[in-house]
Amino acid sequence: MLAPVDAPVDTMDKESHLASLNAAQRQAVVHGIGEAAPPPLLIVAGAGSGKTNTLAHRVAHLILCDADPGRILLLTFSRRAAAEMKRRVERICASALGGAKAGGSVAVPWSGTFHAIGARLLRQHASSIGLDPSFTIADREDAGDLMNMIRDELGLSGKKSRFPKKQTCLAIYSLAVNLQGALDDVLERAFPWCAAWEEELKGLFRAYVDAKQRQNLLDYDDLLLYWAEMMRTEELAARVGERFDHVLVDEYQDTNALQAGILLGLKPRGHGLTVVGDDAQAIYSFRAATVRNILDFPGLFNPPARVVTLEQNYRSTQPILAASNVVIEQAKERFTKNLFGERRSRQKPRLVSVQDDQAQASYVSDRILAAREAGVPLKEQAVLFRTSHHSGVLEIELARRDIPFVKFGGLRFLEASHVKDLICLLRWAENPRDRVAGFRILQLLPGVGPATARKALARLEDAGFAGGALREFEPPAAAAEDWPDFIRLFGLLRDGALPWAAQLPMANAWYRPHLERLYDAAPARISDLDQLEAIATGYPTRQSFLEDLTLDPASASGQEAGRPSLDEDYLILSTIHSAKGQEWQAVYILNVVDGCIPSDLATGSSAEIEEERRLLYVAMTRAKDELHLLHPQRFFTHQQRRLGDRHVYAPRSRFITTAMLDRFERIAWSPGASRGPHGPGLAERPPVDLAGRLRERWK
DNA sequence: CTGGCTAAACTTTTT
DNA sequence: GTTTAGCCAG
Repeated sequence: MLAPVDAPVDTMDKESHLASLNAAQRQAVVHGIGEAAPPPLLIVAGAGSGKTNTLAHRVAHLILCDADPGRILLLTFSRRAAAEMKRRVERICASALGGAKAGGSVAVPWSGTFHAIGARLLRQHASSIGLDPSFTIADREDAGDLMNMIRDELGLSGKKSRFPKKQTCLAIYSLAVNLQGALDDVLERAFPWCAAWEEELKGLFRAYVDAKQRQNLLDYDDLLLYWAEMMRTEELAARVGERFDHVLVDEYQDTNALQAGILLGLKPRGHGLTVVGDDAQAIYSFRAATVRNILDFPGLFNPPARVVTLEQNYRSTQPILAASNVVIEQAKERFTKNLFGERRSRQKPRLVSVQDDQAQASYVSDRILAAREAGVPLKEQAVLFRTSHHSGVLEIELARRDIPFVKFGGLRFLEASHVKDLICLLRWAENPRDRVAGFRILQLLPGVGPATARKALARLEDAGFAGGALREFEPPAAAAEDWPDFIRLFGLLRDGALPWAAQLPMANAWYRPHLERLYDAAPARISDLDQLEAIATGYPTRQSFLEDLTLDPASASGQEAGRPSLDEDYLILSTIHSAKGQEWQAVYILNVVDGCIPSDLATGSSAEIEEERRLLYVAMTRAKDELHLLHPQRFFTHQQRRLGDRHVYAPRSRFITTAMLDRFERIAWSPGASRGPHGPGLAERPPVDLAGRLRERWK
């Protein structure tokens, strides 16, 4: 039995779907069924141990045992994970019911990320908590812009030139909120160089919170914060808690104190609560996630939570598992046991030493094509890296060889400024109090700068946000020509006369000349906007479109290789963070080099280094059959112009120690060499790569 | 007040 | 390679 996880279930028997599970999985699935007041459940699930499958089975089993799907709350880490879970639950239920219930497709309506569910609950309960239900949601960039506006207004920007920048201010604020900690602690811990500004920051944050509330605007953190506050009110907590019989949380190791508080508010006694996670895969402490959540979970309740541990790995071959295990064994603190698996293979993971970036790209491209020839589709192959820009050279190489790919992580579609412009236009129409959106839109008009924009916004506010207020505003002469057109468009978007389906095309038409004036590379940007239009057709209302786009931004950004259509085969490029929970037949990890993994920005404290180690572990355990760790011996830095571009010699990542090398097949590879990666490897020095050097001269 | 310019600083991971 | 603060002419 290689993968009982995927065994088809095909009978009418209600229990038959359990047959495909191992003992521990089954225990987790059936826990508490039929008990009057079962204790909460913690599933500690190692990488590849069938965690998603187990959780899906549990949900399906609950439903098959007559739980009301509408009263199940399923909190996942990403929308992608939610969709996957939903698909599996449907499949398990459908096959268990043997199609007896005609068309009885089972849906779990309350499933999504903490943030998305938070937004939904807040809208529903808005009136009881003094919130206007038409609030709009600011993404990180908007929040930064707002922070910046306030920083200007408080006169903090002009002062001494060292005041923290907007994204830093926001990061400090966000960490303080999510840690539920005092500002001075947060500063001391994570931003020591800003400690001198504590008082100013406090004032800034006070004004920031105030501004958000006046503008009917929530940022990401607010979605959790308001929800958590709501749960602190006994009556509201009871009301929200009562509507769910079961609350299940995936990836619990990556939740923070605020989220733990929400859960406890929903289910103070823990009845109906299930959390799943793996402390060895905790990689989100920069978002204030704390592994304490999962470790302390059992003891929060009386009687304590039942703990089920899943240790059998169904994903990776034995040698891949062995190598991953030695990496995580070096961790300072560990709480789960080693994974074991039964998938035999003689192929060790490969540790490939190459000259540089370019050789790395060549090697990976070669191997990808070879694997595809051998029958592994591109979709079953993934290239993983620590930071988004690490894949730059590879992306060029892939485009050159016509290998289609989709990239996850890094700059998102939504963050491209032209996309942002249109989104803000819609958001401003949705919520005229949203100054960040208005401030941005007004400045698109020629002749309108910050000062005019401020004046116009003030006028709008004075008029109580009435529709006609902007029409009466007299813009400076330079803007006079473009003003009426804008007013007409904004009026149409605002007053509801224009159906949603017509809004984006019209906004697009208005925006087009401004785009061409403001940005170069207009054609590529226009195609992005066309795509935005296509995405919008899938949504019934403007509000749902805006909310979805903000909370689950389309991850792939338009690159020169183009966006392959969905039925095509394409390679996956992903940051390691975005690869969480995924698996592929072949995995290539780029830049397994000190300075990249661990990132040299994250070597301050031992806790940070430990997290980087877990990151490498997460990356390695994504692989089913084939794993390649790439080690370029030197790479370019172009960090400071003062020093100019230069080569840096890159040592192998400290997480792959010399003692571990026997777990890997070591290969030295260079593009020109006749000896392929299957050749008699272990050459200590690769042949001199003249061609590469010549190319490099002109980089 | 806007918008074009220069000089300088910064550059993780994501909801 | 990008963003931001600061300067200056119109």
